[in-house]
Amino acid sequence: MINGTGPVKPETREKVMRVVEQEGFHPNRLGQKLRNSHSGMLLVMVSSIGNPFCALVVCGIESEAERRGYHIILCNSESSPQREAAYLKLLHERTVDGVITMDATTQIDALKEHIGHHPWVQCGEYKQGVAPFVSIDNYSAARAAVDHLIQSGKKRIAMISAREGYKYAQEREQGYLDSLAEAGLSWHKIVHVRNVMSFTDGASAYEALTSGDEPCDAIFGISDMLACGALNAAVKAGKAIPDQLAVVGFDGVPCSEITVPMMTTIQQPMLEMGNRSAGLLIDQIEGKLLTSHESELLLPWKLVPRDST
Amino acid sequence: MINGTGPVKPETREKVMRVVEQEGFHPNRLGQKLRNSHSGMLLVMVSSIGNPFCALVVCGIESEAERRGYHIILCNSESSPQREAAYLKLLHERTVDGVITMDATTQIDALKEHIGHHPWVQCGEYKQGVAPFVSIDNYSAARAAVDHLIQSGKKRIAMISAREGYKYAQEREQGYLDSLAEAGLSWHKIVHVRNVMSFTDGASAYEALTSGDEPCDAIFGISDMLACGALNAAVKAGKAIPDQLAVVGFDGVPCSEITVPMMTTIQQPMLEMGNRSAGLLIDQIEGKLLTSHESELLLPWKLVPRDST
DNA sequence: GTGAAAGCGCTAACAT
DNA sequence: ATGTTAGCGCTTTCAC
Repeated sequence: MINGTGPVKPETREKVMRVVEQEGFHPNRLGQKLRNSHSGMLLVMVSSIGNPFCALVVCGIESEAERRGYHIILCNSESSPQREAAYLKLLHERTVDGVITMDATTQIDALKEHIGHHPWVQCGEYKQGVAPFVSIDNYSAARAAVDHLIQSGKKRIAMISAREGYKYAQEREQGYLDSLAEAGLSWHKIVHVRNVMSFTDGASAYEALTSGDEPCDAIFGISDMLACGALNAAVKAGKAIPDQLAVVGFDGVPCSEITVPMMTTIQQPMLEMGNRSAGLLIDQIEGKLLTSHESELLLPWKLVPRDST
Repeated sequence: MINGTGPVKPETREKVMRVVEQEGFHPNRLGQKLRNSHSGMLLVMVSSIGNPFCALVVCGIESEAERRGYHIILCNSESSPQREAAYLKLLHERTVDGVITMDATTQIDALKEHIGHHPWVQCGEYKQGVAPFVSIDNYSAARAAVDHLIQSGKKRIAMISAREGYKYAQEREQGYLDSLAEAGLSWHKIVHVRNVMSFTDGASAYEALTSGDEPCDAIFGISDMLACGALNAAVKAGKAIPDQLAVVGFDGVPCSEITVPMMTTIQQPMLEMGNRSAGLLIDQIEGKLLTSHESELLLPWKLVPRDST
């Protein structure tokens, strides 16, 4: 036995010695994987790892994956359906055991088509009933952000959102509208921009929002980048922050901390979202049965009040 | 033949039909890989993908890898030698065909130990003669940054650098010192901080640099993050930028664009560094013989003058 | 020009 | 408690 009882010891020792002495033995994982039909790989699909939000979720994924003995293959889909399809083939070709999608730009149904019944976790953007997911309650987070602005006395609160109809964007817009309505504020305005990750789109949105005859006195950005862009444009224009214009962002990525003044934002638990996504996926792969209660996770977010409000 | 000549056609057609009809055939890559002893995987080792510089280089790596039919496995080493060693085992276990290291925090020699003769490209931080590398000429880039400051009339130019003795940091420090010396400026001061990716370390460095009786009138930061932190601290303190204090960063990551005023920086060609690293690695894997001229690349950088100088 | 067979390195099941 | 064998799915070689 391996724990050294019986007369086997000398031989066991000899083997161990050989291995240690030669210092040259490494099992070929390819053979192992083929035999066990288990690749030990997770596909992580993001639109671009250059997006800090994605990068931090990926950090979380990687650490949990490593803890449980898996490695991750990274796919920058660039939101291209072709690239996505190409990478998803890895599931059928048994190169990966499962996939975590974070790519908000795609149709979930199209993904489902390619993924079939392979293990899958949706992270961030999701559709209920299609596959397990890990996200936050975007609606209530948006409400908290807007309520925070309302409580500070703002009356004309605008929003910068995404042109594409992502579910998360719709939920945040709905939260925005409902909070205004509940507070009896009839003034509302949503500017839709092309690129959620662009500072300049945020700056342009600011221009659009303040050029009219009824400029807003607060902006809720659907992402920190957008909000940063708007905030900086306002600072450049000489606006007093937060008196003349208050700004709230969304995500809690590092750039929210480097504006002057520092930006209030909704902090998403990015690392934990990554951890939990990986955990859920590996559970699926390893055949653990999960209730929908265990596999449909909305993690807590946090309003981080700073100097822009 | 596959191009449809001869009497084979009907059978070929039948086969193709079957495959297409069933729509269910996907070759098992595990078998393929085992047979060909070629994993088609590249290991990409970064200290953390949360670092935007790394993330953008990884984008470049991924796109070139994909173009040439490879996939990438991501390792966040967190600069831990244990984690690095664990991931490098993938080389011996034939899970990956080669590795690109971007982790400046480690001893290159320790890496060499684990990597042995496996295909390897050093990206960013490198040691000549150990393995092919892709980087920039840090010395001349630093000189350009400091010369730019000198030309704008600054006399007391300080530098924020890394506490750890990375090669790239030493080269940039040397460039800084030589430019000052050549301009006949005897005043010099280098503050060494712990974390090159930290805004707050940049801010603290600013405090240290301006609290004395001889405050500096310009700062050269070894990274954009550090320079951002210093710039923002200066703005908060009410300094006139660039008249009272000019700032130059290094890297050209997005955060350099969102300061107010926008920050002058040295732009590294991150995407291309990634592309070339992947290309070099795949060439090695595929047995292409390269001269040192082809495999030791110092790519062009660019000084991007903006409003902080 | 097509089909059968061997073997990549591993592990599970079997026989000793 | 050890040794042997078969087969994971593929490709390359060899015989037809």
